[in-house]
Amino acid sequence: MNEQLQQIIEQKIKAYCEANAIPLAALKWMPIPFSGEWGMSTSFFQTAADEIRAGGAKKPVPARAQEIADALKGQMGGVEGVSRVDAVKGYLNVYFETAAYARRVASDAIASRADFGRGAPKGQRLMVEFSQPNTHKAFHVGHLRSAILGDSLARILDFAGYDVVRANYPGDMGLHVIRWLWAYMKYHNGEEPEADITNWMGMVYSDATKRLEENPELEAEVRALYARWDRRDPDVVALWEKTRQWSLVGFDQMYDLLDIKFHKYYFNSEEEQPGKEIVAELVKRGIAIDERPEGPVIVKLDDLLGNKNEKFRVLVVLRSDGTALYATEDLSLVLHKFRDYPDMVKSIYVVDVRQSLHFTQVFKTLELAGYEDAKKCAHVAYELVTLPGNVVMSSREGTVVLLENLIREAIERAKEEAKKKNPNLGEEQLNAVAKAVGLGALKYPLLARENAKIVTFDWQSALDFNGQAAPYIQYAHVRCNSILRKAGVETLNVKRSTFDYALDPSEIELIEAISRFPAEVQRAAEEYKPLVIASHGYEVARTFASFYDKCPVIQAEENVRAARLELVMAAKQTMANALSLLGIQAPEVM
RNA sequence: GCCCCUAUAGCUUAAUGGACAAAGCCGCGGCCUUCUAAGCCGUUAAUCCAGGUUCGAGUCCUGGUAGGGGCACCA
Repeated sequence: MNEQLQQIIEQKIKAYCEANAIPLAALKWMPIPFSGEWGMSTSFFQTAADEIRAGGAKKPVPARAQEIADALKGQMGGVEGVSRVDAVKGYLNVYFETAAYARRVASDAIASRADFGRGAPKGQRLMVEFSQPNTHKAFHVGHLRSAILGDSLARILDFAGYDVVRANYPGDMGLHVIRWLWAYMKYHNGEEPEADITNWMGMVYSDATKRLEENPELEAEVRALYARWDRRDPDVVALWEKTRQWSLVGFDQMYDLLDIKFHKYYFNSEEEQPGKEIVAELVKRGIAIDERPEGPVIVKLDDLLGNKNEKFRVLVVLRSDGTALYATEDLSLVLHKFRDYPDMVKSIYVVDVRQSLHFTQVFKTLELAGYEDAKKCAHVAYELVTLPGNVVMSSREGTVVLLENLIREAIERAKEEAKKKNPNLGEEQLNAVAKAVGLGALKYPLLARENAKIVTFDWQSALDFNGQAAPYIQYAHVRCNSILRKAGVETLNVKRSTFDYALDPSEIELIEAISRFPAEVQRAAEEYKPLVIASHGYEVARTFASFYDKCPVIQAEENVRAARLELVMAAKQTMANALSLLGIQAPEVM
């Protein structure tokens, strides 16, 4: 945003240092800690340290840094857009002209609208695979994090300038599916899903596990059914196809509600055969060892890499009976993705942290086999959502909060709240607000957290609409809208203001927060961290709330009013864009 | 045994190696005849321990302590 200014200043610094034989270290610019003015700052500690180490002046580093800063301050006269320059504690602080800076930030945000903060197209494609639900099972809160995190990540990467392919990889075959089919045929034959499809699918699955626990001898029937599947018995295949579809429809309903979209579906059932072929290839090339029939087909990664410590360990790529494992299918999936999109620069897997070793092994195995694309694969690991007391949600243990119930509850609670807060809302508006607020409150805590940290789910905080939460940002957005509506300028066409008055500190902080948004988008994309956006969106809302309290807009005198209207528009746009990157709606009223 | 992750205020969480560690919740005290009080303002309180690297460490390295996770035919 201040690149031009930065270059001019850097030129001056370099020229001076060259002329005086000072070994200037790389310049890095940072914001000045808030002082009621905007500016940028750089320090000379590194330069001073280098100089002293090289046998220059014998004095403490901070003192020498301050000397350099002082000298440079004298060189900075007359730069357009710079109001003053300070040398303090070894830092050179360059302050911007207030009015000019405010004008630029506000008009930027307003002119760019929904594209404010969008990065220039990078011309690079990448894939984000996320969600990976199992068919024939319930969808619970534990599954929500991958869906929410992956969706937000995809939105952020897209906004940052990448071409993003959103991929899903449902687990549609495996022992759990066979168990489900067995229970369905035996105890639920002919039944159809109820309204909450995934809940019902989960119910049949728990029935299966319960019956098998009570009567372990029934496992023989399950194995027999698995054999029929392996033979592709038409009746079994037909039932699988039909019931699998139920799950997929159920997932679609959930994704619809959550506003999550996919471009591409991969299914593990489709990777089974190609996976086996890859394993055969690995055996032929001496990377995998076939111990069948006594043992499985394995890849001894540490041996192949010559590691002393067990780090990569052994990857089992095929069962001793020749059937496929997830590893078998994951090997194939890597290649499948790059066949579909050969130009991808990165293939990202948003999967929980417990599978870190698994993905390390899969990618490393392919790398050893010479598949260069494997190096472009990255596992973005996230921690689990647990229940209070560090209880892991498990369908089998019955320790789950079913997603459909949670969503219903959140929206219901939001509706109650909205009715209380704003009795003037019509029925249609009320429902829309309830959905936006309820879902936002649900998503935000999953995003406003370091990926690698556990989220403890409890109803109380999930349904708490106060404080650092999505509704706070949404509310700030609504207040912006309200001001603009009353001022009659929803159109975003307002006379450009000069910002030629003494800005309130809250205005300065708000402009500062708005101006940082584009850089935060890039950082979030680089680090794969929606948290960055969640925090910054909140920061914008917080500074706006303070501004709202201190600075009357509509009643201000004309010049100030025009400026503040621009600020409100810019703030509204920034919050709307931030929320959108989190997959959260920005309502116009609440 | 080996590998990975985590440790900041009473609680939940922030902080590109840079200036005084920042919020929310809870508690206490203020603020609605003024653009929606789902709000604002004030207030107490923290970097697990010991070394090291660095001009400078919550951040990087080593070793501990505590918690969690993963390690051959589960996903």
